[in-house]
Formats: sequence, structure tokens, C-alpha cells
Amino acid sequence: MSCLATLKENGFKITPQRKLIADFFHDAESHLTAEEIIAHVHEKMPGVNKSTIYRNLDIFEHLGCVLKSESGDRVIYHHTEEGHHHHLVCVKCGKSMDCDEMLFRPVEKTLRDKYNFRVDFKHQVISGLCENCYKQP
Amino acid sequence: MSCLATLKENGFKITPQRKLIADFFHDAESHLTAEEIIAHVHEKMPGVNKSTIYRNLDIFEHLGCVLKSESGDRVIYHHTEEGHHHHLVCVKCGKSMDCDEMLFRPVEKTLRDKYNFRVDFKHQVISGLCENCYKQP
DNA sequence: TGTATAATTGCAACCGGGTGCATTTACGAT
DNA sequence: ATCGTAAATGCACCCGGTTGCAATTATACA
Ligand SMILES: [Zn+2]
Ligand SMILES: [Zn+2]
Ligand SMILES: [Zn+2]
Ligand SMILES: [Zn+2]
Repeated sequence: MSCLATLKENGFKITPQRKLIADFFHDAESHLTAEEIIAHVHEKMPGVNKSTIYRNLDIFEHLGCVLKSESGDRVIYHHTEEGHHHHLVCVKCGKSMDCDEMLFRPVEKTLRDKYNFRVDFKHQVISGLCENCYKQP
Repeated sequence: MSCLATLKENGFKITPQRKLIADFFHDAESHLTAEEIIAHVHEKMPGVNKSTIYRNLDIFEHLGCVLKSESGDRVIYHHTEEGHHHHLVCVKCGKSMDCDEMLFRPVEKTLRDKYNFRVDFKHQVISGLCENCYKQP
């Protein structure tokens, strides 16, 4: 379901600012950074305040339209309609690759069975070393 | 080895500000937040600038005396002499429990074998639901 | 279509953390 | 003990993100 429809269904108003953000997610091929989203909104509608954008990203997140992921200083927003995956980011060369969403299933099971603790690892950004950078000292 | 000895060995100077931070880690039972560290330093030596404290925490981290962990808005510093573990933090009630450091070994192995990607998960702060909060809707 | 009103926005100030630069200080050499 | 110097500190400012509040606006309803 579209982000705007979800907004409406949950009693939120459809504002031009929200339309811009929702459309941008809809058109995006992949995840977006806050910076990219702000730049896009400002391009189409220069006056929009950053707090408006952040507040709306929070709303989309809580409605389940968008996933927010962070690892260290990275923050990524990810349209949930795209499907799920994790990211492997090399701390040396910066290269990034996608990774199967099942990766953390064993951890989730261990936490549930041994610790009675429920976790759902969604769209993690994982820092480490790629093959090349690992081989080179 | 003591944090101060490590500083000296690596050519860093022993300043009163660094002594305060190192002693605080040494006396601490468990991990510390940046807030707690700043408060402690200010108590003993009111004029110290926050940038001095953050810079020194970075140095201790790079020397391996201290681990810095983050999950969302939480930042925790952890004296490495205490041993390693992960934290399970309930997003509803805030309760926190420690968790075995081996937890992510299967994930590390999968990443190495299938993706040629090296990760060392140290002292993660994991958000989820504890048993009580999971049962209650 | 016009109006009432609650939701949303813009603003200004704030927060934790980080940085460039001038001043101060720890410490090795004398 | 003094001194020279590189390293460390304090300061002032920056940055991304957040918050309280007054002004604006989308919408439900008359
Ligand atoms: Zn993604
Ligand atoms: Zn790499
Ligand atoms: Zn800890
Ligand atoms: Zn709980």
C-alpha cells in the first residue's frame, strides 16, 4: 500500500511536504540518506524546514512505510516495499554490498530460546573488512 | 595493563584530565556513558572542556583500553579489562541484561564463508522486547 | 462554499558530539 | 633546575538531529 494511503488511513493529513517525501521514496531505486531526502525536498520546495522532514520520516517509520537503520554515523531510510536485506560496508574502502535478510535468524533464535528476548533484525548496516582490504595489511 | 601505562608506552602524555578518566574506568564496576564520564570529570576538575574528554575517550578507544558501543542514541564506553559481553535492552521497559559474547559467532562465520567479509561483533547493544513486555500487548 | 478546529508547519533554541586554531603544559634534553 | 618543543587543552564554532511553541493549514462538517 502507498505511503500516502497509509497516512490517510491512520488519520494523518496529506500535506505537500509529505507528498514530496512519499513520492521520493516511491521513485527511489534503493535506500536514501536523510541528506538526500532533505536535498530533494528543498529542490522542489525550498522553504521546508528540516524539522518537518525529520518528523515526517519518523511518522513514516512508525507506520511501517519506511525502515530507519543506523550503524555508527550512518543513517539510512529504506522504503519497505523494496524488500529487506542487510548491508556489509567495508570500513577501509567504503565498498558496500547487500546481504541476505536471513543472516541473523540464528541469533534471533538463540536470544528467544536462551534469553527470552525478542529481536527482529531488519536492514542492519554492518561494518567490517572486505576480502581485498582484509588481505592488505 | 593499566590505561595510563598504555598511554605512556604509546608516547602520549599523562595529563590530570587523562588520569581522571582512566581512574574512573578503573573504579567503574561496569560500562559508563559519556554523560557519566563528563559529570565525574567536572566534579573533580570543573573547568575541563568536553572536547578534551571526547578526544581522550577516542584515544583510549584506539589504544584498545576502552570499547565504544552504540545502538540508536545510546553510547556506552566499556573498560576492556572487564571482559566482553553484549547487552539486551528492552525498548518498552528499558530493562537491560548482559548476554554471552559468543552470540554473533554464527553470523561472523556466515559472513566470512559466504560473503568473504570479516566482522568482529564486540559489545553490541541490542534493542528488543523482554519476556514480560512481549507478553503484554 | 464557508467555517471551526485539531494537526502540521516553521522557527528558534537546544543537544551530544566533533573540529581548527591559538594558548598552555608535560616532559626529555641540557 | 631550566628550557625548548611537541602534544594537549580550552575555546569558539560547526553539524545533524530534536523539541516547545506560536502561526498556519488540511479537512470534516454545517
Ligand atoms: Zn538498503
Ligand atoms: Zn574494503
Ligand atoms: Zn557493557
Ligand atoms: Zn521490557
